[in-house]
Amino acid sequence: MIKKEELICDCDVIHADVVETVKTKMPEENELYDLSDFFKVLGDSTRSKIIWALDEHEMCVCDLAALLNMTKSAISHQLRALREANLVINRREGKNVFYSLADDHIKQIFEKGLEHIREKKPEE
Amino acid sequence: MIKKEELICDCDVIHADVVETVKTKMPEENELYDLSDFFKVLGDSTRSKIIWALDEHEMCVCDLAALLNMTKSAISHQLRALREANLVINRREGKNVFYSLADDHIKQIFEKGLEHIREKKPEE
DNA sequence: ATAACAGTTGAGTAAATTTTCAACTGTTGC
DNA sequence: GCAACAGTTGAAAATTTACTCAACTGTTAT
Repeated sequence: MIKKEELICDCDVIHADVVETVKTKMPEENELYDLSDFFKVLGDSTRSKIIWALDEHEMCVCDLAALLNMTKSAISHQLRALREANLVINRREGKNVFYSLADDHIKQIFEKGLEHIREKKPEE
Repeated sequence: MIKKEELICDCDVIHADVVETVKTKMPEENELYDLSDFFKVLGDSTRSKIIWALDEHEMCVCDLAALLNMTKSAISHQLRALREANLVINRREGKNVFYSLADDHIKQIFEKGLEHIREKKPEE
């Protein structure tokens, strides 16, 4: 039950029944947090570009830097974020570190996202 | 062709052929930008929560504020971002403004995202 | 061993983003 | 009309984030 005293929201609870029902059906707080963190990683154009590039071909840091016309350092920082989100994996081969996508369904999510923005564009 | 003089990247282009090929296959710059903007909207836990809530039931601002224990103002600002990204629609009914999801496949993208984080969790 | 270059990292800076605060609009009911 | 409350908005404050810079590690070749 929602106790009014604990609420910081500056209004009355209008549809208490709906609020209660929805509350029980929401995913776990942690899971929602992880999910938005996952989307946050995709929500940067540099990282998006890296993912599209790696979907075409495995690439080393220098190649990515050249492709996106950025410094190795900037790319490396973003690759770290992608690694920590389990979106890319890497392997060293001599002086180079080659990066590739960790799995296939990242691309599926991108495709779904593209569908969405392509559908909605005309209205703007 | 990539001209070395124009590059700001601090390295030699190691695999010029790969870089060239990938470059031609990348989606348009604008589209990639829109796509990452779309994911950026999903990449915030407050907005994620709002979307999950609205997927369960249409809700007014006050109800959302009570559910997430935030101010009407904070919720309203986030709803604006969701509206501008065409993720939610609204209708006024008396003093209340009811929000709901703009279409179904937003949920599909969320489900795919959940799949991803659930698969990868154990390794950490 | 050491020079050369690929890649990583941490600290600092600049820019973007989320929330707060206060003032505002819109609708209902007295 | 006006009081009450839902909702919106703009600006400021607080937080987060991306990139730069400089120093570092790792590998190859001389």
